[in-house]
Amino acid sequence: MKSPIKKGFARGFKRTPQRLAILAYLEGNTSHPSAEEIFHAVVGKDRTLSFATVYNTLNTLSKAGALRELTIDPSRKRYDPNTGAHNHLICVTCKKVVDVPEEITIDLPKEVAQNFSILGNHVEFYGICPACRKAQKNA
Amino acid sequence: MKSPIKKGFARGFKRTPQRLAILAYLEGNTSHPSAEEIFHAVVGKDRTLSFATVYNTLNTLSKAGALRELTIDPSRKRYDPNTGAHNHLICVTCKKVVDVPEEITIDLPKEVAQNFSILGNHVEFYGICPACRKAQKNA
DNA sequence: TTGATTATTTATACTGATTCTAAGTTAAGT
DNA sequence: ACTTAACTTAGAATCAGTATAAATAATCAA
Repeated sequence: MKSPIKKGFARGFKRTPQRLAILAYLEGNTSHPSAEEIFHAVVGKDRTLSFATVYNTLNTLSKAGALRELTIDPSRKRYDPNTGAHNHLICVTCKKVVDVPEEITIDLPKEVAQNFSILGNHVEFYGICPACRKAQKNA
Repeated sequence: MKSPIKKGFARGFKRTPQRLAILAYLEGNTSHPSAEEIFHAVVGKDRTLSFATVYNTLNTLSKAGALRELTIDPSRKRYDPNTGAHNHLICVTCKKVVDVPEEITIDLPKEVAQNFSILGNHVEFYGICPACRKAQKNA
Protein backbone atom coordinates (compact mmCIF):
# COMPACT_ATOMS: atom_id res chain seq x y z
CA MET A 1 0.00 0.00 0.00
CA LYS A 2 2.37 2.67 -1.22
CA SER A 3 -0.01 5.54 -1.89
CA PRO A 4 -3.13 5.28 0.19
CA ILE A 5 -4.36 8.74 -0.75
CA LYS A 6 -7.05 7.58 -3.13
CA LYS A 7 -8.22 5.23 -0.39
CA GLY A 8 -11.56 6.84 0.21
CA PHE A 9 -12.53 10.18 1.58
CA ALA A 10 -13.56 10.35 5.17
CA ARG A 11 -16.84 11.86 6.28
CA GLY A 12 -16.64 15.61 6.30
CA PHE A 13 -13.88 15.65 3.72
CA LYS A 14 -15.12 17.03 0.42
CA ARG A 15 -14.19 15.65 -2.96
CA THR A 16 -13.53 18.89 -4.78
CA PRO A 17 -12.14 19.05 -8.31
CA GLN A 18 -9.06 20.88 -6.99
CA ARG A 19 -8.29 18.18 -4.48
CA LEU A 20 -8.86 15.44 -6.98
CA ALA A 21 -6.51 17.12 -9.42
CA ILE A 22 -3.82 17.52 -6.74
CA LEU A 23 -4.26 13.92 -5.64
CA ALA A 24 -4.13 12.69 -9.23
CA TYR A 25 -0.85 14.52 -9.73
CA LEU A 26 0.61 13.15 -6.52
CA GLU A 27 -0.59 9.56 -6.99
CA GLY A 28 2.49 7.43 -7.56
CA ASN A 29 4.67 10.53 -7.97
CA THR A 30 8.23 9.87 -6.81
CA SER A 31 9.69 13.29 -7.62
CA HIS A 32 9.14 14.73 -4.12
CA PRO A 33 7.67 17.98 -5.43
CA SER A 34 7.38 21.27 -3.58
CA ALA A 35 4.10 23.20 -3.23
CA GLU A 36 5.18 25.41 -6.10
CA GLU A 37 5.89 22.48 -8.40
CA ILE A 38 2.55 20.95 -7.51
CA PHE A 39 0.78 24.22 -8.19
CA HIS A 40 2.40 24.63 -11.59
CA ALA A 41 1.72 21.09 -12.65
CA VAL A 42 -1.90 21.12 -11.53
CA VAL A 43 -2.88 24.62 -12.61
CA GLY A 44 -2.24 23.40 -16.15
CA LYS A 45 -5.16 20.97 -15.77
CA ASP A 46 -7.45 23.11 -13.65
CA ARG A 47 -6.98 26.74 -14.59
CA THR A 48 -8.93 28.07 -11.59
CA LEU A 49 -6.62 26.56 -8.94
CA SER A 50 -5.14 28.97 -6.44
CA PHE A 51 -1.90 28.71 -4.53
CA ALA A 52 -3.73 28.88 -1.21
CA THR A 53 -5.72 25.79 -2.11
CA VAL A 54 -2.53 23.88 -2.79
CA TYR A 55 -1.24 24.77 0.68
CA ASN A 56 -4.60 24.02 2.28
CA THR A 57 -4.85 20.66 0.60
CA LEU A 58 -1.28 19.66 1.35
CA ASN A 59 -1.72 20.55 5.00
CA THR A 60 -5.01 18.74 5.27
CA LEU A 61 -3.64 15.62 3.64
CA SER A 62 -0.47 15.71 5.73
CA LYS A 63 -2.45 15.98 8.94
CA ALA A 64 -4.67 13.13 7.80
CA GLY A 65 -1.55 11.04 7.28
CA ALA A 66 -2.17 10.64 3.56
CA LEU A 67 0.97 12.52 2.63
CA ARG A 68 4.39 12.95 4.11
CA GLU A 69 5.97 16.37 4.48
CA LEU A 70 9.68 16.12 3.80
CA THR A 71 12.13 18.38 5.60
CA ILE A 72 15.01 17.64 3.30
CA ASP A 73 15.39 20.90 1.44
CA PRO A 74 16.44 23.89 3.56
CA SER A 75 14.35 26.34 1.57
CA ARG A 76 11.03 24.62 1.03
CA LYS A 77 8.89 21.70 2.08
CA ARG A 78 8.55 18.78 -0.28
CA TYR A 79 5.74 16.26 -0.35
CA ASP A 80 5.79 12.51 -0.71
CA PRO A 81 2.63 10.50 -1.38
CA ASN A 82 4.45 7.36 -0.25
CA THR A 83 3.61 7.23 3.43
CA GLY A 84 5.20 3.85 4.07
CA ALA A 85 8.52 3.59 5.90
CA HIS A 86 11.28 4.36 3.44
CA ASN A 87 14.31 6.59 3.11
CA HIS A 88 15.90 9.04 0.70
CA LEU A 89 19.00 9.55 -1.35
CA ILE A 90 19.85 13.14 -2.19
CA CYS A 91 22.23 14.35 -4.88
CA VAL A 92 24.34 17.05 -3.25
CA THR A 93 24.95 18.62 -6.65
CA CYS A 94 21.55 18.85 -8.32
CA LYS A 95 19.43 18.24 -5.17
CA LYS A 96 17.43 15.49 -6.82
CA VAL A 97 15.79 13.19 -4.26
CA VAL A 98 15.22 9.52 -4.99
CA ASP A 99 13.60 6.85 -2.85
CA VAL A 100 15.40 4.17 -0.93
CA PRO A 101 12.42 1.82 -0.68
CA GLU A 102 13.38 -0.17 2.36
CA GLU A 103 12.94 0.58 5.99
CA ILE A 104 16.18 0.66 7.99
CA THR A 105 15.98 -0.54 11.56
CA ILE A 106 18.55 0.88 13.95
CA ASP A 107 18.60 0.01 17.62
CA LEU A 108 19.83 2.81 19.80
CA PRO A 109 21.51 1.71 23.02
CA LYS A 110 19.64 3.01 26.05
CA GLU A 111 22.36 5.44 27.07
CA VAL A 112 22.33 6.94 23.59
CA ALA A 113 18.55 7.21 23.44
CA GLN A 114 18.70 9.40 26.56
CA ASN A 115 15.36 8.09 27.81
CA PHE A 116 13.49 9.13 24.72
CA SER A 117 10.92 6.62 23.53
CA ILE A 118 11.85 6.07 19.92
CA LEU A 119 9.05 6.11 17.38
CA GLY A 120 10.96 5.80 14.13
CA ASN A 121 13.74 7.14 12.00
CA HIS A 122 14.50 8.62 8.63
CA VAL A 123 17.81 8.20 6.86
CA GLU A 124 19.09 10.70 4.34
CA PHE A 125 21.87 9.44 2.14
CA TYR A 126 24.02 12.04 0.43
CA GLY A 127 25.72 11.32 -2.83
CA ILE A 128 26.24 12.33 -6.43
CA CYS A 129 23.83 11.10 -9.04
CA PRO A 130 25.04 9.50 -12.28
CA ALA A 131 24.17 12.56 -14.38
CA CYS A 132 26.11 14.93 -12.12
CA ARG A 133 29.03 12.51 -11.95
CA LYS A 134 29.24 12.46 -15.72
CA ALA A 135 29.03 16.26 -15.92
CA GLN A 136 31.83 16.46 -13.35
CA LYS A 137 34.13 14.27 -15.44
CA ASN A 138 33.57 16.30 -18.57
CA ALA A 139 34.33 19.56 -16.79
CA MET B 1 37.97 17.15 17.11
CA LYS B 2 34.35 17.94 17.77
CA SER B 3 34.28 21.69 17.21
CA PRO B 4 37.06 22.76 14.90
CA ILE B 5 35.75 26.28 14.54
CA LYS B 6 38.32 27.89 16.78
CA LYS B 7 40.96 26.06 14.78
CA GLY B 8 42.56 29.08 13.17
CA PHE B 9 41.27 31.67 10.80
CA ALA B 10 42.28 31.33 7.19
CA ARG B 11 43.98 34.13 5.29
CA GLY B 12 41.47 36.70 4.19
CA PHE B 13 39.12 35.81 7.01
CA LYS B 14 38.91 38.58 9.58
CA ARG B 15 38.78 38.06 13.29
CA THR B 16 36.05 40.55 14.14
CA PRO B 17 34.56 40.91 17.59
CA GLN B 18 31.15 39.89 16.21
CA ARG B 19 32.48 36.68 14.75
CA LEU B 20 34.43 35.86 17.85
CA ALA B 21 31.31 36.36 19.97
CA ILE B 22 29.24 34.14 17.70
CA LEU B 23 31.96 31.49 17.67
CA ALA B 24 32.29 31.66 21.44
CA TYR B 25 28.57 31.08 21.80
CA LEU B 26 28.61 28.18 19.38
CA GLU B 27 31.73 26.53 20.75
CA GLY B 28 30.64 23.26 22.31
CA ASN B 29 26.98 24.24 22.08
CA THR B 30 24.75 21.19 21.65
CA SER B 31 21.40 22.98 21.56
CA HIS B 32 21.26 23.24 17.75
CA PRO B 33 20.23 26.90 17.84
CA SER B 34 18.54 28.86 15.06
CA ALA B 35 19.88 32.17 13.73
CA GLU B 36 17.40 33.98 15.92
CA GLU B 37 18.48 32.16 19.06
CA ILE B 38 22.11 32.87 18.24
CA PHE B 39 21.35 36.53 17.66
CA HIS B 40 19.53 36.90 20.96
CA ALA B 41 22.19 35.10 22.93
CA VAL B 42 25.06 37.04 21.39
CA VAL B 43 23.51 40.49 21.21
CA GLY B 44 23.45 40.34 25.00
CA LYS B 45 27.26 40.28 24.98
CA ASP B 46 27.88 42.59 22.04
CA ARG B 47 25.13 45.18 21.91
CA THR B 48 26.06 46.39 18.41
CA LEU B 49 25.50 43.06 16.71
CA SER B 50 23.08 43.05 13.80
CA PHE B 51 20.93 40.25 12.51
CA ALA B 52 22.54 40.47 9.08
CA THR B 53 25.93 39.77 10.61
CA VAL B 54 24.62 36.64 12.23
CA TYR B 55 23.37 35.38 8.89
CA ASN B 56 26.58 36.43 7.12
CA THR B 57 28.73 34.71 9.68
CA LEU B 58 26.68 31.53 9.75
CA ASN B 59 26.77 31.30 5.98
CA THR B 60 30.48 31.97 5.82
CA LEU B 61 31.25 29.39 8.47
CA SER B 62 28.94 26.82 6.89
CA LYS B 63 30.59 27.24 3.50
CA ALA B 64 33.98 26.95 5.15
CA GLY B 65 32.85 23.68 6.69
CA ALA B 66 33.26 24.95 10.22
CA LEU B 67 29.58 24.63 10.98
CA ARG B 68 26.80 22.32 9.91
CA GLU B 69 23.49 23.67 8.73
CA LEU B 70 20.73 21.36 9.92
CA THR B 71 17.62 20.83 7.84
CA ILE B 72 15.64 19.29 10.62
CA ASP B 73 13.13 21.98 11.38
CA PRO B 74 10.72 22.80 8.56
CA SER B 75 10.50 26.47 9.48
CA ARG B 76 14.07 27.50 10.15
CA LYS B 77 17.66 26.42 9.78
CA ARG B 78 19.52 25.28 12.85
CA TYR B 79 23.26 25.26 13.30
CA ASP B 80 25.56 22.66 14.76
CA PRO B 81 29.20 23.41 15.60
CA ASN B 82 29.87 19.69 15.72
CA THR B 83 30.97 18.93 12.17
CA GLY B 84 31.96 15.34 12.84
CA ALA B 85 29.76 12.48 11.65
CA HIS B 86 26.91 12.09 14.10
CA ASN B 87 23.14 11.88 14.11
CA HIS B 88 20.11 13.42 15.80
CA LEU B 89 17.18 12.50 17.94
CA ILE B 90 14.18 14.80 17.72
CA CYS B 91 11.29 15.06 20.15
CA VAL B 92 8.15 15.14 18.02
CA THR B 93 6.34 16.97 20.79
CA CYS B 94 8.64 19.79 21.89
CA LYS B 95 10.99 19.68 18.86
CA LYS B 96 14.08 19.46 21.04
CA VAL B 97 17.06 18.04 19.14
CA VAL B 98 19.73 16.01 20.91
CA ASP B 99 22.88 14.44 19.55
CA VAL B 100 23.39 10.77 18.83
CA PRO B 101 27.17 10.90 18.96
CA GLU B 102 28.03 7.88 16.85
CA GLU B 103 28.28 7.53 13.15
CA ILE B 104 25.96 4.92 11.67
CA THR B 105 27.28 3.03 8.68
CA ILE B 106 24.70 1.67 6.27
CA ASP B 107 25.64 -0.14 3.10
CA LEU B 108 23.21 0.40 0.30
CA PRO B 109 23.02 -2.46 -2.20
CA LYS B 110 24.00 -1.29 -5.70
CA GLU B 111 20.50 -1.59 -7.12
CA VAL B 112 19.17 0.58 -4.32
CA ALA B 113 21.90 3.19 -4.69
CA GLN B 114 20.80 3.68 -8.30
CA ASN B 115 24.35 4.44 -9.45
CA PHE B 116 24.77 7.31 -7.06
CA SER B 117 28.17 7.50 -5.42
CA ILE B 118 27.36 7.66 -1.75
CA LEU B 119 29.20 10.26 0.34
CA GLY B 120 27.52 9.85 3.70
CA ASN B 121 24.27 9.76 5.57
CA HIS B 122 22.36 11.43 8.33
CA VAL B 123 19.85 9.64 10.53
CA GLU B 124 17.02 11.46 12.25
CA PHE B 125 15.41 9.52 15.04
CA TYR B 126 11.93 10.58 16.08
CA GLY B 127 10.71 10.05 19.58
CA ILE B 128 9.29 11.61 22.72
CA CYS B 129 11.64 13.08 25.28
CA PRO B 130 11.36 12.20 28.99
CA ALA B 131 9.88 15.60 29.89
CA CYS B 132 7.13 15.36 27.26
CA ARG B 133 6.41 11.75 28.21
CA LYS B 134 5.91 12.79 31.79
CA ALA B 135 3.65 15.69 30.77
CA GLN B 136 1.64 13.27 28.63
CA LYS B 137 1.02 10.96 31.55
CA ASN B 138 -0.15 13.74 33.81
CA ALA B 139 -2.61 15.03 31.22
C1' DT C 1 -34.50 17.63 -5.81
C1' DT C 2 -34.21 20.98 -2.89
C1' DG C 3 -32.54 23.54 0.54
C1' DA C 4 -29.55 24.02 4.67
C1' DT C 5 -25.25 23.31 6.42
C1' DT C 6 -20.63 23.54 6.47
C1' DA C 7 -16.36 22.65 4.18
C1' DT C 8 -13.69 24.65 0.68
C1' DT C 9 -11.87 27.98 -2.49
C1' DT C 10 -10.28 32.29 -3.60
C1' DA C 11 -7.90 36.79 -3.52
C1' DT C 12 -5.44 39.30 -0.77
C1' DA C 13 -3.08 40.74 3.27
C1' DC C 14 0.27 39.33 6.35
C1' DT C 15 4.17 37.06 8.85
C1' DG C 16 8.67 35.28 9.60
C1' DA C 17 12.98 33.65 7.81
C1' DT C 18 16.48 34.88 5.01
C1' DT C 19 18.93 37.58 1.37
C1' DC C 20 20.31 41.77 -0.86
C1' DT C 21 22.11 46.47 -1.15
C1' DA C 22 24.74 50.29 -0.49
C1' DA C 23 27.21 53.06 2.55
C1' DG C 24 30.18 53.40 6.31
C1' DT C 25 33.82 50.95 9.24
C1' DT C 26 37.72 48.24 10.54
C1' DA C 27 41.13 44.37 10.68
C1' DA C 28 45.20 43.12 8.64
C1' DG C 29 49.15 43.48 5.35
C1' DT C 30 52.67 46.51 3.84
C1' DA D 1 50.49 54.87 9.70
C1' DC D 2 48.34 53.77 5.06
C1' DT D 3 45.76 51.17 2.10
C1' DT D 4 42.64 48.03 0.88
C1' DA D 5 39.75 44.33 0.89
C1' DA D 6 36.73 42.31 4.05
C1' DC D 7 33.17 43.22 7.21
C1' DT D 8 29.17 45.30 9.53
C1' DT D 9 25.13 47.74 9.46
C1' DA D 10 20.22 49.34 8.71
C1' DG D 11 16.89 48.79 6.00
C1' DA D 12 14.64 47.28 1.81
C1' DA D 13 13.44 43.28 -0.72
C1' DT D 14 12.22 38.49 -1.42
C1' DC D 15 10.24 34.17 -0.70
C1' DA D 16 7.68 30.38 1.49
C1' DG D 17 3.97 29.76 3.96
C1' DT D 18 -0.24 31.26 6.93
C1' DA D 19 -4.36 33.94 8.09
C1' DT D 20 -8.64 36.27 6.85
C1' DA D 21 -13.01 36.97 5.18
C1' DA D 22 -16.23 36.82 1.59
C1' DA D 23 -18.06 33.90 -2.19
C1' DT D 24 -18.91 29.20 -3.68
C1' DA D 25 -20.04 24.42 -3.85
C1' DA D 26 -20.14 19.54 -2.06
C1' DT D 27 -22.80 16.87 0.89
C1' DC D 28 -26.59 15.72 3.97
C1' DA D 29 -31.21 15.05 5.21
C1' DA D 30 -35.86 15.70 4.15
